[in-house]
Amino acid sequence: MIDINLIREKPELVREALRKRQMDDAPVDRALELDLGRRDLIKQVESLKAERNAVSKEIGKLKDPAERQAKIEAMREVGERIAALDGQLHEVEAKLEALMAEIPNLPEARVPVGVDESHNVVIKTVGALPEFDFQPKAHWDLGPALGIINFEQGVKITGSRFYVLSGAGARLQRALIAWMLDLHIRQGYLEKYTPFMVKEAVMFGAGQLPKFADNLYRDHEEDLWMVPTAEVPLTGLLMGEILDEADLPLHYAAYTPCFRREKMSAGRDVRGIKRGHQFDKVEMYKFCKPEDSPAEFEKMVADAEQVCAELGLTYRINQLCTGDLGFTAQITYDIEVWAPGCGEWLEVSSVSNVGDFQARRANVKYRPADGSRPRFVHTLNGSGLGMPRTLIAVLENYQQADGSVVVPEVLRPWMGSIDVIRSET
RNA sequence: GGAGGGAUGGCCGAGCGGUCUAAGGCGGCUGUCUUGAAAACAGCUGUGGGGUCACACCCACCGGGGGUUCGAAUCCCUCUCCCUCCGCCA
Repeated sequence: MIDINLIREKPELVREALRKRQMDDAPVDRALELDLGRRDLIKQVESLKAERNAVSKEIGKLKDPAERQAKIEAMREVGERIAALDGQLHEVEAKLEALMAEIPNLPEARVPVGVDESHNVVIKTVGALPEFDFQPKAHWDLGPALGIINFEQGVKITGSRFYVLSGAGARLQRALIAWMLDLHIRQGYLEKYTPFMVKEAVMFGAGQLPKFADNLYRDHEEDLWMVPTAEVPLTGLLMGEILDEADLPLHYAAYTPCFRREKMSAGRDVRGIKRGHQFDKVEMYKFCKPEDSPAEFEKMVADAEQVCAELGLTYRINQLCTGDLGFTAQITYDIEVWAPGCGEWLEVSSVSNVGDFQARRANVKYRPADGSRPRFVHTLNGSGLGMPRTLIAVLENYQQADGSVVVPEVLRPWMGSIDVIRSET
């Protein structure tokens, strides 16, 4: 949620920001109009309430029955006017709130302006594209050949786009998750294990609702929504709280499965495990003071890079342009790793500074040490990393001519005696 | 799933239709005293909204929502959560 006061005071700035996102700026006019109506109604209804409060207090003290009765009747009338105006006010507020809830975050000034992903900017590439003296296979060939990815079983028990990991494949993914979490702990994050289902209010707070309801799975009978990313429950942890300045920053890391209903086009990303309705991810998340968020952002990007680097993967950082930014983000860097088998850069991480956008929705504040009034915190999130794609990259980069896969050094503590994944393992 | 009991400020806890402007205690802040500290004493100590150049002032909030009433922390309905007991369960 952006600040209604910002729209009121600097409407042009908001208009410009929305245009950069390829959006119509009509919501600005509508918000201004509703805000004006809202304040007008508040003035009316509150002055009536002040009158009623004062007179009701008098009534309590009045002895003369006639005088008392006259005032009661007068106030009954005032009460009716209050009820009518309150009704109008609620209506206007609901409209304004609904409108504000669908306005995306404003891009930072330094974000490159662009229409769509074709205008994203590669900031740096680390490592060289690996060379093979044989034709590297894609994971959808490697995995089944090694018996570690089974597409048929996933389809059998759940449906299209689901798969089963087996043996060393399942173990390799578990190793990645455990190793990543341990790395983030060393980087200063506190590990969290959260519910994988949350209430609607938490989905709203994290910015998933109401706009992206189509992409979420939910329980039909209860107010339970399956998380599309750990960012959601982590945002919710501090919902409605006022922290002390000394508590900040808070750095959290969490592993969760992620559930996304997104409708996927038939021709795109259909092969392999790159995109599914369920995937695992290790997430980094921060709550910090507003003035600290730019530095925290750079640090989080570096933390995600370290994961790629220690895995020995070639990666690049891609800055999203204004037209490609997510709903809640004011700046985002995607990290992509090279997958030599399928021959493409795979997005394994997306790191965003959300500013106070989620903090406003979830109402997370902190009280400055000088005792001044509470301010919204800033939040940041970043994958560290997304699982199936990291798994793809490991399999495709570490494959050998005979179809076996060498286990990266850092993962070996979790792989038992398996240093090389072969078809018989 | 069944039966009962609860939810009040940062914390504990009173209040059960008008003087609640929410008692009292604890904690915190400021001041007096002190070389300093402690103790004692005095004052202050929530959030959001409206309003104002800034004040003043006004409105709302006693778990959430709705209702009754001139007036609700207090009465009614409903939801959520917590506790106790029974049942079921990894």
